[in-house]
Amino acid sequence: MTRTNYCGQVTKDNLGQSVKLNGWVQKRRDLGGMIFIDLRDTTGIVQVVFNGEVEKELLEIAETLRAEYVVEIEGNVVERMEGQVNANMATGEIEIVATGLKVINESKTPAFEIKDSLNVSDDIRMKYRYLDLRRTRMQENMKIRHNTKRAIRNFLDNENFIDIETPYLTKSTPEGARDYLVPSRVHPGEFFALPQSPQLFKQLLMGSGFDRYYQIVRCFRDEDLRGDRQPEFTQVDIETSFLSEEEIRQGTENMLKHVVKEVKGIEITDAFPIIKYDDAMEKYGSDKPDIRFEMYLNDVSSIVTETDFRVFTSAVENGGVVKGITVKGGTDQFTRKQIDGLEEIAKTHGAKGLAWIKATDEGLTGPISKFFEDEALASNLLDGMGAEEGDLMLFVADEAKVAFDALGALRVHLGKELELYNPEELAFIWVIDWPLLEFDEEADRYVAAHHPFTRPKDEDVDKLLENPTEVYAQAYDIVLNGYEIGGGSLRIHEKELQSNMFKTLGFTQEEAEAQFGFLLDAFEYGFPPHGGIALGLDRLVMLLANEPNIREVIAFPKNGRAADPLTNAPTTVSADQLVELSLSILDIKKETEEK
RNA sequence: GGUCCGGUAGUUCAGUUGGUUAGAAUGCCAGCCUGUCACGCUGGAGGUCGCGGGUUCGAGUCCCGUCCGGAUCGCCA
Repeated sequence: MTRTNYCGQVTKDNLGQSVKLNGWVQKRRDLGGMIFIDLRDTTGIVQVVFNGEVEKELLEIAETLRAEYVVEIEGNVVERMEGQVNANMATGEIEIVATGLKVINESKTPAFEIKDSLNVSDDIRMKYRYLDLRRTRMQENMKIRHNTKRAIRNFLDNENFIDIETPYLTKSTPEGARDYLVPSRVHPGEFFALPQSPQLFKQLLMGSGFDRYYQIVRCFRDEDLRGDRQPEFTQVDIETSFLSEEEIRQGTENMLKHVVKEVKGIEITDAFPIIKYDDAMEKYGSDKPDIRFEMYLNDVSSIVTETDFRVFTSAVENGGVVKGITVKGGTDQFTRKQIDGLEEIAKTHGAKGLAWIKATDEGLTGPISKFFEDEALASNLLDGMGAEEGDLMLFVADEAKVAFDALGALRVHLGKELELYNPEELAFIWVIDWPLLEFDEEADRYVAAHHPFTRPKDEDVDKLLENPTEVYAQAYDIVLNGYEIGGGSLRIHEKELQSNMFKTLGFTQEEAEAQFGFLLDAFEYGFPPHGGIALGLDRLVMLLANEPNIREVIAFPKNGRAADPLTNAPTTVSADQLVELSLSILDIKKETEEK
């Protein structure tokens, strides 16, 4: 006889039946003459009873059970008597009275208990990831991930997209993130790069006439990690031909609504709000605004220039701005010491300091309130900040970018700390009209805000060579709860425009040819207008699962130092392997010391 | 790469001004227990205080170095 039922799916419908279950011992409660076992499999937990009066020999075997033993149990499904029902358990109204027990495999005591309310370091969890994944929460997360992928596939399938695989062994490009390199044995001294995204291949597929492509694909970036960044991550990669920016956004929006409905059972009927990049920066201090709460940034530059406060006036004189956020009711919530803590956050984002004023029943207070003694001025400030009695106002005076960054970061910090939003809410927003380029001071050249294949706004094409920073792009990001979960654009499909783009980015003609000649060539053979989007699957699933970190929705993630504590990868390789690849390892540290 | 925080029992942590035998909870082991579901009661085992060096009569505690973990900034077209 094989397994008849899954643990979590035994219900009152099975009353009186004889069942056979497989699973892991979650917990043994030994009462002497009788023993209770919580039996767990991927569907849930059911209670098994061993009664010494009925089955004495079974009880003796049950006494030897320990946590995480794998067992086979035969028994009868019975209704629990009144007072014995466990309302916290899905199967709490029934239990299995054991008539048979077989230990299939024993288990050492795990380093941590297999339970959801776990308090153990990520390091230990990852070393024993196979145990960690046994926990209900992790099982659920993997199922949410699966359901998300299925919903995406189903949706795109219905919209006539086709899934095409692109190479993992591909060409290294100097632009953008650092590549993971793979040495070629056949070509000594030469390297493949693992793709940061299938960007160029999916564009070429449009040139091949496939019209609608998608791929749920692994991508690789050799950069430092974050809670929402892993060196390998999964992207929902989409590309279409002949569609407008609006049509692509609408299709993506429909897909995300379908996913949210399938995975969370939530129907989003309203259109996702749309905000221009410049407005997002002005209003939220961020290009990925969390719109679940207000606390907008206010520009008070014109008001504060009326004061004698040098920090404010000189910032504006030097072409900067004075911006502020208002913390509703913050007067009582924040001590001076706590405000110092907020200032530290502002400083890590480049601000030189954080000025503050409290609006109290005795008027404005705080170290800089003396500059606002004039009643009309104080009133203007309150108006400009949308503040009233009881509110705390925080200001940063600096160049616009610094003020945005610092206050944007403070806003996010305060929103979380003060619980200004419902953590269950899913708030999507489109950020559109991105600048095409940014000037990188360090590299002393223009760099692409998205990537070098992004299409400029038609009306800005003429400015590409003369005034690059004034050019806007036909690009869009989709943001969810303050996380960038995807970005896309219309692409360039003409050789001349693409060449001008490379020129603006500082490529010589030769460099452009060497790196991207195949794309420029392809553009000369009847290339269609096209565009698409790439969504970060890990981040999307993280938010759908309401997890704080993408590691919680990846089965085998890397740790903060881009290593895997489970397998100990990466490791050194044998000298033979290196010889085969024509590689030698430089001991850079040693060489530096020798010099 | 920078800055900050941490590393003490299997796990999560406490450990005062440097001072006798390094504690708690939980887990683990043993005994008792027939309605538990955080079972209960009694007892027990369990420590290279990350590692190396230094100061000191004496270091878990102070100093230096180093390794590891975490947060954050840079970085992530």
